[in-house]
Amino acid sequence: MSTYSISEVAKELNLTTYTLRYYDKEGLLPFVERTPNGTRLFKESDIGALRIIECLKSTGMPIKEIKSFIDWCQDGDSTLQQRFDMFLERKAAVEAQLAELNKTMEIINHKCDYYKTALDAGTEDIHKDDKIGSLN
Amino acid sequence: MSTYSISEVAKELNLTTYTLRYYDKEGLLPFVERTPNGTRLFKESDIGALRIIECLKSTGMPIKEIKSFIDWCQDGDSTLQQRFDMFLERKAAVEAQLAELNKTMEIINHKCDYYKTALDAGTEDIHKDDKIGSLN
DNA sequence: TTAACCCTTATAGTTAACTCTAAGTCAAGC
DNA sequence: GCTTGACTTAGAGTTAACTATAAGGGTTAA
Repeated sequence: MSTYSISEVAKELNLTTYTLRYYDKEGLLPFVERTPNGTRLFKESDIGALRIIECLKSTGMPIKEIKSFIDWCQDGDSTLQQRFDMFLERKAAVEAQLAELNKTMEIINHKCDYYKTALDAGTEDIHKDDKIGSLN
Repeated sequence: MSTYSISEVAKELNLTTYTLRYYDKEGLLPFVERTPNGTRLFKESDIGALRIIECLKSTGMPIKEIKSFIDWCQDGDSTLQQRFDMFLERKAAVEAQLAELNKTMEIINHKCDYYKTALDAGTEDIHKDDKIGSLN
């Protein structure tokens, strides 16, 4: 079974070795094994775990909460309910983020139209009547 | 024309007065007028401007870049091109964020299914063969 | 065998965006 | 006229998530 060094993993996941050691220090990587002299040996499955960690991070979950999840994983079946609830919560969080981002996109699209028209006209004055704020 | 106090605006936009003064200090609110004794008087249009600022922030734009945009707005038609380009950039940024968030959502949905099945079975062992990593 | 380069640990510094405190001003109500 | 409460400023403190430094050990290539 092949293993990876910390810098190989960093490259693969677009992280730095600093970040990976930081995650380890924060208790996010208890499953990573070491050589007799202390060097971390990442397994394929550890990279998979890191992808899940990155996924949770991208939902806005702070590292301390991700650590709770890691701990639950180590505790086995007795924490299945907590983990399920956690993912339901994350799902709701992502849905909310998607909704907000879509609203944001609408405003941005309006602004793109606004500026395209203004640029064609050479002046913003053309929009005198539909200004949204002091800003455009 | 009606005006609003800093705390009214804070309430309306779900911000704190601290945050609004911080934005002002950072140069985001040069258009907000003051009473003779220095109290800020927010106009309806200033609230509109703040909504745009919040929109830009939600695209991940840092405050210093938002300030550039504010400055361009004060400079008039000569900066139309910069402002148009900025919004095109923001549009691309939001599209990228939406794409990533949708990928995230897929993984989260898989996890929800995984845990629903495991909970029904009473054990995670049921998924022995399709584990994604050290983590589940 | 020694330089290059990876790795280790512990710890300090950075950054963004707030968040709060201290000291003081000002207008309204009792 | 004095307290209450919102406002002002400058500046210090907080937080999360890195990011870097220092001091040193182990393995590989000329």
